[in-house]
Amino acid sequence: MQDGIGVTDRPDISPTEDKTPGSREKGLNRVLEIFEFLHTTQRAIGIGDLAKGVNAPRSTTYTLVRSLVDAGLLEMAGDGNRVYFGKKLYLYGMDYVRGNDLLRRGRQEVDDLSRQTGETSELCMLQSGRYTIVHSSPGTRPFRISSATGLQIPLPWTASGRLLLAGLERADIEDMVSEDDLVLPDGRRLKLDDFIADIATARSTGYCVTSGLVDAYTKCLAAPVFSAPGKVEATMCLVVPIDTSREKTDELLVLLRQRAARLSIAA
Amino acid sequence: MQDGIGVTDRPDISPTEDKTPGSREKGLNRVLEIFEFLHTTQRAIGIGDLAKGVNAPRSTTYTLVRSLVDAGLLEMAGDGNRVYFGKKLYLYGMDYVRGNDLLRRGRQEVDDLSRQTGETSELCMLQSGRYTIVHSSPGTRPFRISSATGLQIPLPWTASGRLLLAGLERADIEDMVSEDDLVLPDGRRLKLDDFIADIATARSTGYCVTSGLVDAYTKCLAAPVFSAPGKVEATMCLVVPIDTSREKTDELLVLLRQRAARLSIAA
DNA sequence: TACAGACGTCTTTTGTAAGAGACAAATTGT
DNA sequence: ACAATTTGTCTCTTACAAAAGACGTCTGTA
Repeated sequence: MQDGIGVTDRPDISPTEDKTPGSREKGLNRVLEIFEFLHTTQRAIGIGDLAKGVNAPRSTTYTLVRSLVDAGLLEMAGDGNRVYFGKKLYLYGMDYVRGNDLLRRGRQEVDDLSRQTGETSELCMLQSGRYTIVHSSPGTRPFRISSATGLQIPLPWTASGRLLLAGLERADIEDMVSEDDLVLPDGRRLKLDDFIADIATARSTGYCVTSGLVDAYTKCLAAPVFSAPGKVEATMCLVVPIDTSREKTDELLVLLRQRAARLSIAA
Repeated sequence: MQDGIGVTDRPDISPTEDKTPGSREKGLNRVLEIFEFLHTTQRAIGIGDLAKGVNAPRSTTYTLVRSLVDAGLLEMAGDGNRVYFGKKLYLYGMDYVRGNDLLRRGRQEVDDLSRQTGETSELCMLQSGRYTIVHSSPGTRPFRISSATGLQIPLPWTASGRLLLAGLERADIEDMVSEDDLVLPDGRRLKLDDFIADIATARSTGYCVTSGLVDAYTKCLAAPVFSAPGKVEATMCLVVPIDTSREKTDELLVLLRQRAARLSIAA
């Protein structure tokens, strides 16, 4: 297994808070790291590798995994010595959906919009300082552009990111966006001031369109979903080919904004 | 603990007081209890009440909740001092679905079957010794009979329960079914031997129909989904009015068994 | 105005869980 | 065939998290 150059970048929420070497770690925190690790690897993994992956002692990992498996939060995968998320997490997740009007209705709107337009559509939210695809519906194009649910991406890379930060103070934005986040996948570097200007623009126009940011072939249209006046709780967005005509884009934008507005009303 | 016998002896879910003789509890276990509690209450709850609910010290509960909220597994509900499941759990749940062919395809089949027949349809699995509704689709009847996703019910109350236990030894079945489980909601008491006989029958016929078990108005048709020859991994079932005609029932049974079989193939 | 109760934050104590390490058994590779 | 790993379980120690409880703040209500 090539565990080379930071294949898994630390789930380190606070920057460079790596603890004193050889110190003990709270069990719960280990568990949280295990979850994050499984979430990024997206596949079942052996317990030994898991211990390495989260940088925890083997014995500790075995104990924790046993607890979690007994509780149903993790499950042993078919072949017998790998673990992955369990049914319980799915059930809790469904509880979350049930208790969350916005998400429930948002998923519906996204699915509908995707069917209506044939384009990939997504519902996005802010999650621990990053842009997160909470639900996505593929669209009907031969090439599927879409990314997976749960994927987390730096805010400056996306149109939605600009809307999600609308209404925040400059200081808050600076806190939330790291230097690395400003470097696009192709190596180009955004200027923080430009990004903040984009946010202001997005805020006043009520939508945002970006071209060729995450990759060179797509354009991203996003519209805000408000939970209260001025408070952007989520965004809906459409991912389309970068050469989509101006007219077509405008047309899609209307549909998108309609649905996003509908989501805002009762929330 | 090498005694394999009491593996599933959860310390009594009933409020009949866990009389822990003034000892400390592991943080992770507290968290697991918090999750179970939220899952059964199905709503946001104040932290103080939560502490009472899981019978944990207030100070401990505050600390744990803070950790979990920071991690995104829980969220503070709108009004500000209640907690419920968080987005992260939803994302992990979606990861589970993605990694689990059976569940992903099962949900689809259930939705389709429900649309096709107009009846309430469910996908069920064994979860820590109980029958669990993993996904359900309402149907189009004026009265909706359905129960919620994630609901857990004693095995003997259901048709699916009889199929899920097919292939197990008598001893295993006895371990899994408590005395209480044999008492139906209306007070009637099943004989364990009858239940075991039902299981054998269900196994050989390849389906199971029960009438008026959970309530007096519904009939439940269930068919097994195999993950390997002889191993029942899940069931699909239909919940219909108890006075559904013999012919109609048979017709539904055919559709149900078709879809359940289709689910079995590739799994 | 005083009271009773819930809320959220701290500080202190001590019971115990996290971790180190040793082990046999199972799985590799040569 | 024989090392070289990896796996899962077990024991023992001590660093530290869970719990108790005190505190100040808000309610509501008597």
